Amino acid sequence: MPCAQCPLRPLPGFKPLREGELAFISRRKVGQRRIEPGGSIVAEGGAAAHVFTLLSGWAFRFKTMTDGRRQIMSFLLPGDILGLQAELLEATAHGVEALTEVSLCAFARDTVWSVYRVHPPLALDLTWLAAHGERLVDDAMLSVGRRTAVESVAALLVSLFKRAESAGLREGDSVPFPLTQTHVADALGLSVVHTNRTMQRLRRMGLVRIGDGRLAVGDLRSLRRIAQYWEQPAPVRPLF
Amino acid sequence: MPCAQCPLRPLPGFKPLREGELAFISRRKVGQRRIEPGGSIVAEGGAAAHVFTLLSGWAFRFKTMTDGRRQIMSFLLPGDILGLQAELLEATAHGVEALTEVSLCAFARDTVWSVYRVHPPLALDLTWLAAHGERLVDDAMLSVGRRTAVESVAALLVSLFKRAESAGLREGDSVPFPLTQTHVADALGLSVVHTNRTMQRLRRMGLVRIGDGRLAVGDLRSLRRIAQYWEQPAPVRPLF
DNA sequence: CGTTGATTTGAGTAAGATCAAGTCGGGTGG
DNA sequence: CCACCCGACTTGATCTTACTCAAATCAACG
Repeated sequence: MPCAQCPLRPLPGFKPLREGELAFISRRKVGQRRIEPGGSIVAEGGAAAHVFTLLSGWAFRFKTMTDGRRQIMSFLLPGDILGLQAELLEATAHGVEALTEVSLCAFARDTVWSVYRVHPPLALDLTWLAAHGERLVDDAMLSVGRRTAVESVAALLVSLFKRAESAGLREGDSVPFPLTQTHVADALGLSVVHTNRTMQRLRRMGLVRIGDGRLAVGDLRSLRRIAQYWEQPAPVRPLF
Repeated sequence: MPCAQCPLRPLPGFKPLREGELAFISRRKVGQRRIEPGGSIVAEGGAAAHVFTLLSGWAFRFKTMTDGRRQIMSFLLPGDILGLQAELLEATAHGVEALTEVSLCAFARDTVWSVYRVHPPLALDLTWLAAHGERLVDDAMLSVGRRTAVESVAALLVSLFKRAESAGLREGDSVPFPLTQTHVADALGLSVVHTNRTMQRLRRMGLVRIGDGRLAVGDLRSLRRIAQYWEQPAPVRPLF
């Protein structure tokens, strides 16, 4: 898939590139990788790998403890970048796993450095993406630390709905929802059982519908109120 | 305090600057701010302010919910940078508050952008700092989500001890510890009461000593084992 | 001294964990 | 076609961690 025909870039949520940047990016792209659902994209604790852009599909960043407890730090949707942290800090502190079938654009090893040298505005965009990623984690942390179970499930669903929407994944009143309840539990620091009961509660209240791998939000306003969620995503974001 | 005489830069944990960078940084520094303990450095939800480097003292990043629940996302120590997120995303999603008396180096409004244009390697360093900050939050998230109370208190104490040490704050076997138990609770998503009992437990086990605003670690190895903490901080880090 | 904020202790409670069976649905092999 | 398997989802019962409420102690400070 040549960058010039990137299906993401024309979406309203993404910022257009500047002069010469498209050519630059195209030149640095060394290939595309396809990974099956459940496959590992970056091994936990591995050495620096490539930098990737998620072209299609969903993934998540996580850490595991020796006894198997797992915490999901964030979910990755099309347009998100991955491997920046590993590249800069020379090692990964977390793993990345595919949630659905995933396509990745892989960039040459020294891409990050050459962006900084050759295309400063694009480098700033890269940092923007890093900052945006941290903001998502910050919000997730509020969920895990201070929200009750209903509140955090609500917050997660709103956040994923919004993000999926701006990645162009909304169809009708629903977006794809490839997470199992185990993923939700691991993202929110809850047990699967409690996650299940909590999601049922939201369903019975008529606030969300989940089924067939899709999520529909019945009453966004109420859901937001329950979550005390008011982060609004940036109107446009850079896409590397 | 002129940058040429910065007390942090000579510390073994910090990376030396390259040709011309010191002059550049000096030129962009527009002043220094002093803030008393408990003072607000960045208001929650405020517009983009300056970018600051923490010259001395401790601070923390946090979010509050309407009903007063608070989550501390991370603690800031000398050498840490703050305001990057706000500058890039044009608004803060969190507040920053001083824990002790704090001195900040303030930089001119468009500093970030000019770094990218004029000193690419320094820009890369800036991104390094952002990535490093996110890594800390990732680890905190593991605590809040998946560690038990003892485990997360242990992890927090080890992490702060190490960071304080590499900021040159260790004296004998102890480092400053300006947090109240309320701060610890808000960082770990626990109640103050439970935090208190948990810290007593660690004290009675002889693993830590806390008093007079200082923290001494009696048995780092055991503390680490309890925390299942094995992140090692980078050997050297950039300082803006 | 009196006030204020931090820490500590005790008692009762609740949110959420754990354990143990189910059910349901889609895929596989006989 | 059907038996069976496996993973995801559900349900019920019980238990525990950590929360809440309330009050006491303690230290710093004006």
